[in-house]
Amino acid sequence: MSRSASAQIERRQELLRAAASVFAQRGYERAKVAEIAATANVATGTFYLYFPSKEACFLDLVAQLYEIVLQRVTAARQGQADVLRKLKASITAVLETFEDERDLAAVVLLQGSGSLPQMAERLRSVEDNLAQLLAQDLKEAADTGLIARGDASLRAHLVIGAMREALLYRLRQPAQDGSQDETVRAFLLHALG
Amino acid sequence: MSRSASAQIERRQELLRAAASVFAQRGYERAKVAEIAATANVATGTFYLYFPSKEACFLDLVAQLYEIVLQRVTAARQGQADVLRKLKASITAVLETFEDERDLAAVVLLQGSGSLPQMAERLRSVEDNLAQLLAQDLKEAADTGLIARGDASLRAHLVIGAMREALLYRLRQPAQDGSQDETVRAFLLHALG
Amino acid sequence: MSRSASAQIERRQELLRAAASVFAQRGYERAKVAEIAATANVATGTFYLYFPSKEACFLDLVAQLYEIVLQRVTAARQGQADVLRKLKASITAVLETFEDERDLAAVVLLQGSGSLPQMAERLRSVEDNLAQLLAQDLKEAADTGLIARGDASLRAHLVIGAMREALLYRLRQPAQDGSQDETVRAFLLHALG
Amino acid sequence: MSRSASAQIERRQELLRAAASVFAQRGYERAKVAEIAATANVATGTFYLYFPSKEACFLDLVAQLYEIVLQRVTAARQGQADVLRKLKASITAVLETFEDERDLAAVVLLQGSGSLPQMAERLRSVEDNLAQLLAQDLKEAADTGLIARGDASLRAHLVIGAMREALLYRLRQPAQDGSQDETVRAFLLHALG
DNA sequence: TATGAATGAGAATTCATTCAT
DNA sequence: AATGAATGAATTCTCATTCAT
Repeated sequence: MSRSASAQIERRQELLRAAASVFAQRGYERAKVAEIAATANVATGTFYLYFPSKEACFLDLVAQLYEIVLQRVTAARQGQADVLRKLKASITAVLETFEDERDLAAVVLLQGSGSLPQMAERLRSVEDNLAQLLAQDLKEAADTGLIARGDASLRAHLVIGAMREALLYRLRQPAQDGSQDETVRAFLLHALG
Repeated sequence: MSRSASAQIERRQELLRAAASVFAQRGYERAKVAEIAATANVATGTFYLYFPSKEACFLDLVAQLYEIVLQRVTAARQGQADVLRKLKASITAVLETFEDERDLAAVVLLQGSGSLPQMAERLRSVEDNLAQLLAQDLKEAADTGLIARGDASLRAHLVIGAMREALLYRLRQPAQDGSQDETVRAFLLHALG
Repeated sequence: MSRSASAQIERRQELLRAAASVFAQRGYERAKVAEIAATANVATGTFYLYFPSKEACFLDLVAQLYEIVLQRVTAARQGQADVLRKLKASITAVLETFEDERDLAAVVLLQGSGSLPQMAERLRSVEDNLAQLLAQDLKEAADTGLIARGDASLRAHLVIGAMREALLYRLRQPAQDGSQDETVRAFLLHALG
Repeated sequence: MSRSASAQIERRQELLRAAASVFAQRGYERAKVAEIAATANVATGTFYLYFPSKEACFLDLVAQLYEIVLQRVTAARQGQADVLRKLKASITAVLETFEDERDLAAVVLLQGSGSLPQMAERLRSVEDNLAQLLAQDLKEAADTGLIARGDASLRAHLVIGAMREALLYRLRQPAQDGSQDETVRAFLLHALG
């Protein structure tokens, strides 16, 4: 008799959680499938009922973060009156999302590009998506004279890079209040002139 | 008669070059010692005449970049009249150094923290060194009222993060003129208020 | 469902048997794990499910012989009325045990001290244990005037050495009846005066 | 210009001494040619000017001990009036020779049979030679009624085994006076009845 | 002759993946 | 669906031996 579909999904999530934790700690190559399975309290073979390979699981993890981030950024922008507020909201949403998803964030920020070529590609696409969103804002803001003119795409990436570093800076220090966010936001908004 | 000491050193450099190239392309774990050796046109065993292990070779590479960067930054700051110029000079020096050492940069920026725990540590120490240098400048500049006040260490890291991203942004695009540097410098100096 | 525990144990024994055979034929260093595994009809990796290393397996083998010998010697001495009979029983037990465990004996007698430093140590401790047992008998027998006086420990070792040689002498000749045992026993008992 | 022949021979001896020392300490497999060469204060390649291979060097070592032992035993027997004295003289000669050639003895006694198949063969032949010498004495002595009758060859080997053990017993203890020799001789002569 | 850097075959060990139960 | 023992390809590192100098 088959388990209910929801039980299936739950176990998959459990494995993803376990994978995020193990990948975050050990890095992609040094993470063993057996350990992920053990962390999820299932047998090694069970892992392969839910993922075709270790690599696919890893890639799924990023896809997950991808969705969460874009979704939360999009939601945060809804109902923001002007571009500047949208920009601020976007930045805050990214910072908060990574704060909420520490393991996932560690995987993406630390292992990120170094692991698999495909991973690097996918990460880049997440970043590019985000960058495009920001770039549009920047362009619009620049057009309105709100911020200085300049290569929008590059500047969007610089914003992301600074955020990335802010997140890593935090990751290194055990859980923390968000008191630094203000500094980061100020830094970034100034940066854009 | 033994080969001259300089020939020895030359071969070591050759191997380091090869290693940088292979590590940059494949990442630490997927880089095979055999491939590094082949790239340097020597037999596998020869690699071990110059490095005790693959890991040591990798770590050496970072140490090398570390030295180059700090040395060039230090040199660039010499003879700069005021803090702001020192800040600018530092930023430019970092950007240029990484531009000149593409493979090394790729290893450090891409594989970086994800590879070995020791590597992560070492990288962090390079970054922290650089950050401290910057943080001092920021503090001084803030004291003089040249830039806005704020958490100097965090802001130094944000600067580094943005630079890092700028470098990655570049790394993705085949060799390029330095025309973006101005954008980056402007971004960063504005960011600091 | 996992294989029964007994099947596990059985396979371990199988591997130990294979290891004894291969070590006996080739010696520790020239014995390849792949060959041991093949001899046991399993894949190379399987070996490592049962032993952490080739060395550990080798050491296990000696521990095994150690237990068997001491156990059989102890059992043989039970119920022997006087010291002389105990002495005789001990000697016979050792000779028989090695006869029954030819491969194990070959490993211990031939590779013995030459293989691993740890192995040499362990072997020595087995020998010393045995020697102490004999030495006590010798002392007692000497005190009772049954045998000549003299350095008990050294003489115990001489007994062992002679037995060892007897075993090797036999090992060189394909399986044999125990007709030589009488000669050996006589030799040893005379030797002690 | 070629060195004098005697210089050649001297260097060969130097290498053999070094080899004996290294083999004695490390065992055949773990002894590195480079270390032997270094111990003899020559370059690695030089080793191969004097020996075709590591194995050949090892085998030479045994041949050397072989010659020394047989020569000294033969010499010691010269001028001994009767069989019993010859027997005693032989035993003493063996014990003394090994005492004088500690490294060589360690190689032969410890690594002995376990190292190379050829080594085992050669060792056996040394032992057999010695055993034959002893066996003849034993036979003669038995015929004369001086000692008990019995399988001469086996008993000769038992004598050798006991001597072997005596030597090992000694080897384990840092240099020692020959005070134990008396015990050993007494043991052996008694053993033969 | 002597040197010692270079070679490359060889072996132990790991671990993603499979599959019989 | 779940299990976990078994598999064997893959990779690092070692070291006897060679050979250009």
